[in-house]
Amino acid sequence: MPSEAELIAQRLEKRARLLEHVDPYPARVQRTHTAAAAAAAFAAAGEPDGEGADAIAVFVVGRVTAQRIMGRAAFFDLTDASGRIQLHFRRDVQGDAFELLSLTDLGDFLEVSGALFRTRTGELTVAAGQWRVIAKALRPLPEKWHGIVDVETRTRQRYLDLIANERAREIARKRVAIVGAVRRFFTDHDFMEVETPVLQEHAGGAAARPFVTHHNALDRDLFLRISLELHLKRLLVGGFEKVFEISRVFRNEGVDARHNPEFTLLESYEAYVDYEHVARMVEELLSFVAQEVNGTLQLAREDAETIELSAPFARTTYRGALREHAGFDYRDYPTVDALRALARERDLPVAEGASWATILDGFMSTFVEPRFVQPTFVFDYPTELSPLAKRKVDDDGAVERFELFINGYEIANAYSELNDPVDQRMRMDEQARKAAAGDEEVELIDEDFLIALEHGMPPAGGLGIGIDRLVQLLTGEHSLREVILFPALRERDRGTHGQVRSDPRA
RNA sequence: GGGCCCGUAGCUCAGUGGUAGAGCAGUGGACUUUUAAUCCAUCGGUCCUCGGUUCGAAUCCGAGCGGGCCUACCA
Repeated sequence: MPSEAELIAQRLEKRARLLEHVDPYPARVQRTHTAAAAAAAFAAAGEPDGEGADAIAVFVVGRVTAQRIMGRAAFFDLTDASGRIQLHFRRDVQGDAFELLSLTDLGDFLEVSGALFRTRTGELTVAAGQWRVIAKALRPLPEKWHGIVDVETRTRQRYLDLIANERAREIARKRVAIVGAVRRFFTDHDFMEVETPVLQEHAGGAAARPFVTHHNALDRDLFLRISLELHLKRLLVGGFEKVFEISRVFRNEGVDARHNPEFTLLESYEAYVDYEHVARMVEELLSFVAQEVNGTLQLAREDAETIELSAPFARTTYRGALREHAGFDYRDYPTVDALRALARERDLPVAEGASWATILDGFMSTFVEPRFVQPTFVFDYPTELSPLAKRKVDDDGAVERFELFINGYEIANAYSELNDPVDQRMRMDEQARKAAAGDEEVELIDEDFLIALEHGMPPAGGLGIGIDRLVQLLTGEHSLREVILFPALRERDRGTHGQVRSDPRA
C-alpha cells in the first residue's frame, strides 16, 4: 500500500514494533571503527580470518544503504561519512534477532558488532553479532541507482542530494578545503582575522541594494552589510596593519545561477602597500589554494582550453582592454550621450537613465570580460566606477584599481585604498547626487566612516574575492547553486516541499 | 523584470485526444557469500493547481504556482 503516506505508515508501524524490544533512538552508541578505519585495521593485521583467534572485532555505525536478503542470510550495506562497509547476518547466528531485520528499512541507522572477514567475492564484511537500530527513518531513501537528479529537490532538500550523490559531497568538502586554504594563506602571511558587524547603520563599500531590518529595542532600521570594506578600513585607522575577514554579505538583488542574496566574501587590507603588491599576492594566493585543494595549477575543462593558474597572470588596462576588444577609446566618448550613441551602434542595450560609468561597464562586461578565459588582471578603472579607490598620480580620470578575470568571471577586485578624507568626501557627495537622481546602487555617505578617515588611514592595498565564485572556478561547476549548500529559493507549500506530513495516529 | 522549456507513483522515467505505464523502493513468498542480488506474486496516482475547449483531456488552450536555461541589474 505504498503511496507516500502509506510508506510512512508502514515505517511508523515498524518503529512501534521495535519499541516493544528496544528504543530505536538511543542517545548513546558504541563505535570502535569507521568504515574506512575498519578496512585499514583489517589490512594492517594481514587480513585475519573472521573466525580465528586473531579476528578483528569491531563496532560500526551508519546508515543502511542497501539490503540483500536471501532466506537465512542477509547482506546490508552500511554507510558512514568515511565510506561503506558490508554487513553479513546469518539466521543460525542471529536466532530470533534475525526476524527483527524485517523491521529495518533503507535509510535506518544501525549499530553492529562483529568480526571482520572477506567474502569469497572479496568484499570486506562484518560478520554481524549483536546489532540494534539507533535511528529509525520514516521516509524512503532516493532511488539507489539514479539517486536524486531533480535540481529543485536537490537544492530544497540538500540532505537527499548529499545522501545520494557523491559529487554533492565532494563539492561541499572542497568548499570547506578552499575556505580553509584561503584562511591559512592569510594567517601564514601574518594577517589578523577579524569580525565586523553584519547589522549596520549604513550599508556601504559596494554598489548594491541592501536588505533592511528593524531593531525593536532601539526602534530603528538597520541594514545588512553588502560588503566588509568600511569597517575593515576603520581597523587600519585603529592601527592594525594586516586584517582580513571571510564572511557572509547580503545583497537585495536578483537570484540566478550566478547570484544568491547572501554570499561569502573575502576582504583583506594591508597597510603600506599598493595595488601592485596586492596583485602579486593574489597570484600567490590562487596558486596556493589551487595546489592545496586540487593538487595542480591546471583547471581542465570539458570541451574548452585548460586554465593555467601559474603566475604571472596576464595584464592589461581597462582602457587598453576596451580598445582591443571593443574597438574604442572611452576618452573619445566623454559624455553620456556620446557613449549612449555608441552603444546603440553596437546593439548594446542600455537601461533608461543609465550613467556614463554604467554604460561603459556594460561595454566591458559584454565585449571584454568574456574574452578573459586565462587569468587576466585589468588595471586602472575609471574614477567614476570606483569611489573608494585612490586616483592615479598622473591621471585624474582613473584610479589604482584592478579586477582579476578567469573563465570570463570576475574573481578578484582590489584597490590602492583612497585615504584622502577630502577626496573621499567629494566622491561620496558625487555618489549621493546620483542617489538623489534615482540611482539605487551607489555608495552612500557614511559620516562615521569619513570621520574615521579624517583621523588618518595609512596607505593600503585592499582586496575582495567572492568565495562562491572561486569555489565555482576550482570545482568547474556552472551554477552557484551547486556550490552553496542551501541557496535561496522561492517558498513552496509552507516548507513541506509538497510532501505529505507523517501522522503517528493514522 | 522579459523570452523559451519543464512539472506523471517515494525516486528515475515512458506515455502527445480514447480504460494511467515501466524499473527501483514497498508488501507477501522462494533462496545461507550477495553486492544495481535473482525469481514469483502484489500494492501504490488530486498526471503541479484552477478554469476553458471537447462526446471524451496527463495530452489542446488560458491563468496561476514551482523549477531550469537564456536575457537585464549585481559579485
